[in-house]
Amino acid sequence: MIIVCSGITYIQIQEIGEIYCTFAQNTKKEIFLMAPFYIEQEKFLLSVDCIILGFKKGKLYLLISKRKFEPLKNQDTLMGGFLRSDENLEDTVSRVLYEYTGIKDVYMEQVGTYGSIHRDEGERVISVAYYALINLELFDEELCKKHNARWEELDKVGKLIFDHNQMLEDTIEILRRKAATQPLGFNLLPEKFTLPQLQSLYEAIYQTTLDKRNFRKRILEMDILEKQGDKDKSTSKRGAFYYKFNKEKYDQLLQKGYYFSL
Amino acid sequence: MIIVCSGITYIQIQEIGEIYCTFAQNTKKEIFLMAPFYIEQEKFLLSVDCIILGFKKGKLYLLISKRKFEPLKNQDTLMGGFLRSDENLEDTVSRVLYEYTGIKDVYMEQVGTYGSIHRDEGERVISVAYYALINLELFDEELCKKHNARWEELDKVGKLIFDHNQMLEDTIEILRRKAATQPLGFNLLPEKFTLPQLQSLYEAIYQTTLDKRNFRKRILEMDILEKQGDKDKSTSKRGAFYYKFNKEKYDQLLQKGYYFSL
DNA sequence: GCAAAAGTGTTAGGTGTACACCCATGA
DNA sequence: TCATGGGTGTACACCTAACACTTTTGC
Repeated sequence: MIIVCSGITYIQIQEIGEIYCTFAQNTKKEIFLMAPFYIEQEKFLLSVDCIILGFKKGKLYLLISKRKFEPLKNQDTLMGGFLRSDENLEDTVSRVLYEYTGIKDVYMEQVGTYGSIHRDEGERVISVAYYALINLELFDEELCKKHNARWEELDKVGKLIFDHNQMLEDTIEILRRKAATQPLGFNLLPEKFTLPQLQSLYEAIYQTTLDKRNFRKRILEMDILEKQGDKDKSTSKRGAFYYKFNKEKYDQLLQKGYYFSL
Repeated sequence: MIIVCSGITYIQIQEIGEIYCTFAQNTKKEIFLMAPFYIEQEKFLLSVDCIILGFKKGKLYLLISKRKFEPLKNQDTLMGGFLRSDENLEDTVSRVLYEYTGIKDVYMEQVGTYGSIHRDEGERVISVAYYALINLELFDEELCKKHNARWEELDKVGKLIFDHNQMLEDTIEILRRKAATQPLGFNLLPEKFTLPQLQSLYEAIYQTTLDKRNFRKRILEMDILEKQGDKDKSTSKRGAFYYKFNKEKYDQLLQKGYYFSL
């Protein structure tokens, strides 16, 4: 009998003895053997965990859900999913993001890979963390109920499972460093936004207050915002002008070697 | 007949049909079933690739070896190894580093994880890249011959296999960003080094020339270097004073909230 | 008319950068 | 004594950060 088994070559179980599986790969209906060196290596479960951030009312929010299976069922967790063999890492992230937010084409960035032996209390799992920045206007609230998920204020996030708190911490550090030199904040805002909104976003990211005049001066002289004709009157009687981020202009300036910083 | 197979639950091969393997884990001679959710997930080969950097004679060098197995046998490659189930990611890196350099306790940092479906032409392998900074005085030259390895000048590195050139690029970017705010350059130098040496290291990292007076002023007023009584006379008749990096002092200052930048 | 948020310029102090000459020593 | 790399101080330009008042408009 021929046993074809994708994955690890053998597992040693003393009571039963050793069982060897020859690794084979099925491509276009031909079966050929793997290069010998690969065969002898162990394989691992690989997951992605997503730090999904949104921004509203001057505050950053993290999407948290209740874990659906053991171990640690019903505890707070980041959104995650297992890598599949037909997916790039980013594909898995996109799949998870779409499942939990209903949004495609989300801005995402790798945070790092967490592989401590016992990080997952159930089984050895190596996890690649990605953070994603969400425009909450596009977010599908229905999915929250479906997945038992919620938006938690960033500085009120409690204990998450495994090393998810560490992932979150690392994300914030990367986000701060990155936001200082690249205009990634725009991913957290609607297409049209006001300068007070933008300022409060940066204040949320850096946990500080900024001087209105200095902020406006700096951001406007970068010349990557387009002032719109209409105003947002929801927060004041006078109303604040809408702006749009001009990505083309930004890319042009980058190519010319401009260096942005806030 | 019971088939116990660690890894993927089934592989679909049309000519043969579907074969299912139940996942089992052997711990302390007890065999118990995994949490059901994990069972259904695929497993992957996981490797680490090491970008090993050294510094001598004013230039940065990358350790490169010839790949020992197919595919792409004998082509230039970074040092790498497969993750084992009893290792954390850093353990694997340490093992690889020790194997190729003979040094333990090396400064290392994760670069990122590379998981494109076809990045490895042999088989699906997800690779976590780490860079390591080596004090070349401790390096064991014998190991070069044994592994068919060599130190290649950083800006003369040619085509490496797979996405290793990308990993190298990403490393340099991280190194530059990091070196500007943290004293990691010291890992590339002997315990005792001179200021001209230190300056030429930073010049190598940033591919630029620095003003001697400005550099010395900045680095000395950080107050993390200890001037030694003796001099290095190998590069000039007058000789340059040796300095040592004072890590304790650096950590103290960090705790007080000091922010370093070059 | 008043409350509440939007919008607007100037200045002082500090930081980064450019720059040129003397020193110590071995050959 | 001279060639070679090591070591030192200052002046100016620029950028950052601090600061207060006017405008608009719905109620």
